[in-house]
Amino acid sequence: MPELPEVETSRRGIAPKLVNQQVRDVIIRQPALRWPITPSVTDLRGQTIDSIQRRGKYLLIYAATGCAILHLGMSGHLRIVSSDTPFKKHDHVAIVLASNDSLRFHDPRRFGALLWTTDDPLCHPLLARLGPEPLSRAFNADYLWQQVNHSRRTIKTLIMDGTVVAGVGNIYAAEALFLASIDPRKTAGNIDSDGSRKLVQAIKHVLKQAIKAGGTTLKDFLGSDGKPGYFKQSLQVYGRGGNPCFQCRNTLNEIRLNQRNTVFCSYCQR
DNA sequence: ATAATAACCTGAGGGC
DNA sequence: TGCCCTCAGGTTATTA
Repeated sequence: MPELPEVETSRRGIAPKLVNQQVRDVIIRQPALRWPITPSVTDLRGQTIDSIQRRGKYLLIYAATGCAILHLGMSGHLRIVSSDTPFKKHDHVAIVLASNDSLRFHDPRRFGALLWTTDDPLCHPLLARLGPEPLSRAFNADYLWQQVNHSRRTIKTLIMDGTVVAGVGNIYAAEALFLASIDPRKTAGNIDSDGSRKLVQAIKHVLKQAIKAGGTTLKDFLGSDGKPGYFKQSLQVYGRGGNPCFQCRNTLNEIRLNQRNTVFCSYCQR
């Protein structure tokens, strides 16, 4: 479900309710996520939350003695509710605050994760190898040009590789390639420096616009306030296979690339 | 070393 | 209704 814009939307939604709040309780109802929830995440009890950061699609909840690392997987979302709100099916974790707000981690498919570390979370094995943040200056045309150089993979596969750039998933990879007029099947090594520049620009643009719209709600993504994101209306290709391209009116192609559904316009994207 | 694939789960939707 | 199949916004571990 959530790519970088949805995770950032969640971060912005929960941060005002969590930061500087004391944690009254941590309730783990279902520990069997992508990895077992680290039992010591209950160390948060009694501590004050210092800040909530994002790295790629990971949320980092910092407290004095450690940091909770949270990933929403494919189907996860976070909501802030009053702590007396009944649990729903697949509400796996609750972080209950002194304010009586409760952060609920809901994740039907359980591909998400909640880990606790007392080290620098950025050095955690899951985060240490992540590529640059797509919206940072480190992600620029020169960098991508270096990455595509000599790669035999398709360009879409490459930009979805978190070690190349963090947080670009299936929706925004497709959208960015359309904006950059690049065929997703193109071998990365055949992208020239101009293509790299356009693609970097397109990725930044589409992510920024999606964050502005509160993310993309396809079926079940909701912000922490329970409201959907509105970027779906702006999608140019994702989910539009068989429909006319908004630019040239030709029928959009739909193929499978690396076991992922991929939509593109074979006229506009070369 | 690089790249494809199998795996972790539930739920929705389509075909029969 | 229900059974079986396929597919879904992600990422690691395993295999080739």
